[in-house]
Amino acid sequence: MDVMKRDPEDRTRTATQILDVAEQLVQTRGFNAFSYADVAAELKITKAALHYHFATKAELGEALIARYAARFADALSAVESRHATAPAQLEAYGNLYLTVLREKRMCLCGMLAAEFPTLPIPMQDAVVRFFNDNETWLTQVLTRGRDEGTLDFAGTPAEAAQMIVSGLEGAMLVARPLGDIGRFQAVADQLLAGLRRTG
Amino acid sequence: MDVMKRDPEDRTRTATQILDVAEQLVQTRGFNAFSYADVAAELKITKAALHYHFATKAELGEALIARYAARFADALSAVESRHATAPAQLEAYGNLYLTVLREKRMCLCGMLAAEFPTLPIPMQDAVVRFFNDNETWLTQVLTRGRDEGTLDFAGTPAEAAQMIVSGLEGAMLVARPLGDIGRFQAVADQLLAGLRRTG
DNA sequence: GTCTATAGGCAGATAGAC
DNA sequence: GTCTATCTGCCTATAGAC
Repeated sequence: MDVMKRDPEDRTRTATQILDVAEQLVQTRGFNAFSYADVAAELKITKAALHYHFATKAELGEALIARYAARFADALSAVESRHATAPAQLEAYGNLYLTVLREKRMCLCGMLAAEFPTLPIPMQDAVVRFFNDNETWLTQVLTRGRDEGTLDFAGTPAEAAQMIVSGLEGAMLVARPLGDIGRFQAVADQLLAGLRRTG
Repeated sequence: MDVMKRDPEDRTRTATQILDVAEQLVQTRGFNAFSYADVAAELKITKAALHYHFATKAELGEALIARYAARFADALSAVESRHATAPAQLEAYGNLYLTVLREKRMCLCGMLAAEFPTLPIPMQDAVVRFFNDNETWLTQVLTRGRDEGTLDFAGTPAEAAQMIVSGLEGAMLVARPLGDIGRFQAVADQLLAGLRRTG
């Protein structure tokens, strides 16, 4: 297999397509509400072929979170290199969520958070890690912004980070049923622009 | 059947028990992740008996939201009569969510919001109504608080109401996987106490 | 109002041919 | 790497006895 067609995890093209379709289904419908049959139909392969690439649904789920988290980490690195100031980095962070919502998707890990008690333990652990990593990154940005004088907020940077993650996840959760993206943006503005010094 | 054992919707005791169990299951696992078998086992009746009380799962789902929304409306009325000031009413509002989270449950409609595209249309409509009603109530409280001078916030009362609902729902969503109720309280404090004049 | 029995379908998963 | 065929089990739902 041509190495150029492999993804960073060294997957075949089919395996990558499976992840793409499954990811879309989980983000829109949830992990418990999609089936191997759904993915197979979309890709016009059989369920058996799916099981070759991902033996169990739990295994597929773990791969989904791992890829999502890796991409998110890459996106955060890109935010750091493209935006110098803490306020700009926070705005770019909010836009990561907005891009997902525009595709009428929920954050993968936000969706899995709702289904949490029904998930296999390895998936649960990965979801928790995702949120912790996000808040660690945000806490660093917030700390730097306060030290530099570009951000101003009450409480600790860690508390503000919890507020941002909760607010953005909740805004996505509610905006999708209401079919109102503007509503997400309004909340994101209050959350993030409100932290700007002389905002 | 003794009238004292009926609920406000004039349901039999069994029907009420079914709603109680189903509600707990939906709030912890989601609508798509519970079955008639789960409820029947818990109540030690058969699946067929369940279908007598609620012919279809969609019908059961509608009844669940209707009862939940009615109780929530009652709770909001109680908040208004027990607390005179807007800040106190907001705090009581946040405590409604906290009580749910303490039982390791997600807000019923927050959970259903995640599963939204998979729900029958009548359930979807009821979920949307729930969020709209909540924000209408909050908007009234916020408007009055600002007029009375007990609350102070940037933007419109409607925007602040969206922020509160999004923030509380998101805080529940994330706090449950992390097993950290204190985290919910920290976010709720920032959201609600932060609106207090001279806060 | 609750039961037994069962229908009909789809779920996740496996065996083995190609 | 993908297929056909199949298994087992659970799902929602129904028919009809009690």
